[in-house]
Amino acid sequence: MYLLDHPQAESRFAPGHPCYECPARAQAVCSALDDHQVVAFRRLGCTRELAAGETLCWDGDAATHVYSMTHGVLRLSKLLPDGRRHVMGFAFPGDFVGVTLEDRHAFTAEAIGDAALCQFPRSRFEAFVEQHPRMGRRLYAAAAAELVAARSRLMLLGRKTAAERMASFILEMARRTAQAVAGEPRASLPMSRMDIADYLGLRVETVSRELAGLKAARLVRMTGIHELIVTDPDGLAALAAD
Amino acid sequence: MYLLDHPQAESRFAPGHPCYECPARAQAVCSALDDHQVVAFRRLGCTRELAAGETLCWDGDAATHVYSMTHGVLRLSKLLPDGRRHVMGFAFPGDFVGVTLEDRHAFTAEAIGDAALCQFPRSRFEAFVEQHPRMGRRLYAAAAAELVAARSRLMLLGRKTAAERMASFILEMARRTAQAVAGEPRASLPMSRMDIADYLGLRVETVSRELAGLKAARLVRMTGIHELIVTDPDGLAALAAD
DNA sequence: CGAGTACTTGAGCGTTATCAATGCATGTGG
DNA sequence: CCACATGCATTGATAACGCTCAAGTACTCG
Repeated sequence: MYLLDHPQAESRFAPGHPCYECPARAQAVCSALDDHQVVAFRRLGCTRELAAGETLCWDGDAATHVYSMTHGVLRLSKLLPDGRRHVMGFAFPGDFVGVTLEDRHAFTAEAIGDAALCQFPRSRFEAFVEQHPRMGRRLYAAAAAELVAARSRLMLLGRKTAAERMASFILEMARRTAQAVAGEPRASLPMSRMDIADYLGLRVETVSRELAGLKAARLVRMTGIHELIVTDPDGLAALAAD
Repeated sequence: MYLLDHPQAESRFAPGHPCYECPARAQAVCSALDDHQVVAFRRLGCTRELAAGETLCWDGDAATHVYSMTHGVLRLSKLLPDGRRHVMGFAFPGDFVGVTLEDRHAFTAEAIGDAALCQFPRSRFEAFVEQHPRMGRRLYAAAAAELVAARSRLMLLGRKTAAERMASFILEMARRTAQAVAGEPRASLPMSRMDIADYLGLRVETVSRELAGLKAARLVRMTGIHELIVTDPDGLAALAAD
């Protein structure tokens, strides 16, 4: 067809455009947009790179921007006044950060290792969503997905034992790692043991011990301190208890 | 003005209409609609009454309907395969039940005491939302609010002690009870001690003991087994630790 | 290669769970 | 109207799981 071969039609989303090779495109909120709309959307914001350990925003800061992860992993955490920490979650490539209607951030977001993301001013972002109902629905889907995740974590924190929490966590990470090595599911754990502990409502020492227990039970095999292979997926799932 | 005095304009939302005296109207999702739209909205669904203990829906059931609470309290809970229970939350008048995109319910919903609610087939409800963007935004707000609540509960379950959980819970219930007796905030606890325990990730005995502790510390005074007065709101807030 | 940080392992303890008994309402039948 | 059953709440005694404190090991990075 003539239109598809038209130079302008081709150039609407050309190689060289920052979104062209974006590995997160299919998972991110931009998946609700066609190539033409993505170009317009991208113009609303900018790319931002974070060095390992760098903070994107602080708990309680004015929520002036929203973000869409493209590379790396963020740790989303919150402190009690006396310093006890809880890690609310981790943001992976494709994850949207900023599902809220409040005008302050609900958590501190820090990069684990180097990371990159797209950053959009909230006002412009919200105006864009107003004009693009599919994006609105995609955002509602993101909120609903976060809610599902939060509920499963409520069950984990409220009722599961340390071993069960550890098993559930490894399965969750294996799912997100979403790669297989020699047929066996691999899980990458880019965060520190401390982060895992604060995510699971345990102490570092307990995380270490439970991980050792899983190794001893031959359910997993460590291939590095931040990477393991699930050698017995069924056994691990049975231990995870849901 | 002429139009406001017009008989038809008056009759659009008359006494006698089921929504006319609805005590939840201002808080519920219907608050996104004008009187005219509420009448149309109401026609999509029906009223449903639940006897004490009756189940509205089961965890895993096909999610064919969504609900809006008008009277009473629901307990939203989920079981692990081995029977351990977690109470995900309680639905009070004005609360919307059914923020999700999944086709199965995420929890079992049971009435604590008698309850009543409006019930809408999901397909019709979603079509209506499609036609009424304000309702869509109100629904997104409901999802965002649930997310805020879930996050605060993650911190509670992951990092707080039994005493802190109990204090936080009483403050939450006092907020929702939203009434004062002789200047002192009152909290009604319509649910059983077992429900409270499963909500806070504790055992019944611990709930009983911690409640006794709060009484002994003169932070609260019981006026009945399901009702108390917060005699020292600041002290209780300090104990709640956030 | 050395210093610092992160992780692991060990020993003992404390908070909360578990098990058991009792108290206290509410309802039912004799 | 009382005896009894039933269900929920409270209280007590003991145990266990995960925490705390402490030491030791293995990375990482200048």
